[in-house]
Amino acid sequence: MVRTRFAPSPTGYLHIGGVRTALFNWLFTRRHGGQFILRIDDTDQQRHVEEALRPILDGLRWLGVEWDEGPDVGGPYAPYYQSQRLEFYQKAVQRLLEVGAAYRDYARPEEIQAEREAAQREKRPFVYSRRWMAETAEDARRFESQGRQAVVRLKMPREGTLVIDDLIRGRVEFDWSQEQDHVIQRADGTCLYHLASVVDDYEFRITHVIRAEEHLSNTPRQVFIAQALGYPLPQYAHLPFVAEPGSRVKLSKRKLDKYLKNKEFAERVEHGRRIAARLGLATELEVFNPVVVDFYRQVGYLPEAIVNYLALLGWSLDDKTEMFTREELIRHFSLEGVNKAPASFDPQKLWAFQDRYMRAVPMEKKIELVLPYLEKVGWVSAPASAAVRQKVAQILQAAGDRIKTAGDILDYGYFFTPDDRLEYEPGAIEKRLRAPGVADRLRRFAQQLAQVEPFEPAMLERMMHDFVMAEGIKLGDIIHAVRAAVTGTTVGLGMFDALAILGRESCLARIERALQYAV
RNA sequence: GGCCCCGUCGUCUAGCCCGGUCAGGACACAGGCCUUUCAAGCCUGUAACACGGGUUCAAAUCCCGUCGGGGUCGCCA
Repeated sequence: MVRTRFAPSPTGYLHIGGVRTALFNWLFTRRHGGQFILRIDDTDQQRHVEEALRPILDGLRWLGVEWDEGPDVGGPYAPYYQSQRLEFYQKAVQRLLEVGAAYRDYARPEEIQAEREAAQREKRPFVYSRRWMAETAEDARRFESQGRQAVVRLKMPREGTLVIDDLIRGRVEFDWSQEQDHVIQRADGTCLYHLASVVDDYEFRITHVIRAEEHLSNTPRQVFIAQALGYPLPQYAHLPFVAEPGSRVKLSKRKLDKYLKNKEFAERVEHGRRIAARLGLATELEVFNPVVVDFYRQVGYLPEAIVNYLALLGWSLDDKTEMFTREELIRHFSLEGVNKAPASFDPQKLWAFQDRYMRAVPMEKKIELVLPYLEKVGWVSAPASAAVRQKVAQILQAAGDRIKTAGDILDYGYFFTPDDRLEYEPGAIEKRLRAPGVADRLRRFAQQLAQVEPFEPAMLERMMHDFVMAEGIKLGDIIHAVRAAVTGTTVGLGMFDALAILGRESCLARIERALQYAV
């Protein structure tokens, strides 16, 4: 039975690299019909864990990465919070002490630091002298009488090598002499990550530890702990990390301003912020950040698109298949298909997937996707009426693939604004209305518009063509002015669709109102 | 600095293990067509085996070295 885990710290947000790790664990597990466990690594935190955990759990669920055991769902090995598992760790520490794989150390932090610096000065690798290691009760008493407190350190081997067969990287060799006597328990009895992680992996019966590459160097000490405790070793698989756009450096939430120099990245951020600003959300990069999954949720990306993109970040099936349903991903995923080199996060490619997925969304679902956005900005009232839904459907239909994320519906505010409150973009006025002859032409056009029957796209188009012929002008000479007058913008969906959706009355009122800007 | 990992178009990648197709696909980019704007669509194009040595009739692929990038060396996780 395959059992894997994802072990986030409650940091308050779900990092894009973290989701990728979670996703690969999940895919691997589902592929093998196993169980995926969510464990919360909160040994360091005390308060606000719930609050800091929520965005992570919500984000995973939103993407459909469901866990079989863990917070909210429980499970046979509960609790799944490390902060609640201290007794397991302490028991393990006791055992390590008994078998001689760990020792009580009475060194003061500054004494260790001094040794470390001395080693550095002499350009030799740091190896702790074990001067304050208590081997007997006698030693312990002596150190304690000096007012010292004990931590527990691993008594690592100082010679020989360790070979790990990593499922992704293959055979990796480590020299024990490079390893330090890591602290596993503090003076106050609390335990540290490596110990906790190994104990839980055992207690939870984890068979495959699939995690990011930065843990590869940590593996020897974890293997040491596991072996000393007599645990069977899990299989290890170290994933390449997700790198910055156009670089090989690990993606980081804090370096966003640097990524913004990348044009494609900046475009996507700009798009997201436009929507967030309309929603009245905070748009500072600290909270609204494309390295964080919530960014995509708020902008209205589709979870399937993100999953598909993320799956291909470091994994591939073959030389051509790019579109995968969730089921296909599960069917085909394998660790052998995972690449070794880091993969740069490319928001533009994610965007391309979003585009493809959005096209495939049926109208009914698209309406559901978009309605919450319209409600949030107050353009439509909460339980949308049939008439509103009808109108939204018309807009979506006419907009077609122009609406790439659910939040893009907010570009079409002019369909919901009262005629006398329509806002005109300065550029629209400048470019399309303030041209000689526009006013008169618009007036004559309005007269025609008043009589079109039925007021539908095809008929409107015919009328427009007749108008152009009669005036002896080109289509472009009138249509841009009409667009500006009726929508207040210079871009948007097909003019005849827009007119039809707005209806005769609105169109006439808006043209009338726009005449004040025209010459 | 020690140790470990990695290195194919700008980006994601296929090919590498089992040497032999103009090194294939996708995103992005450029040009063109279409066009009422935008978006899309269609066509075309630019673009990579990090470098240097071997081995071989033949090397992205095997061997050695160099360089480059990254990770890790905590009483963080």
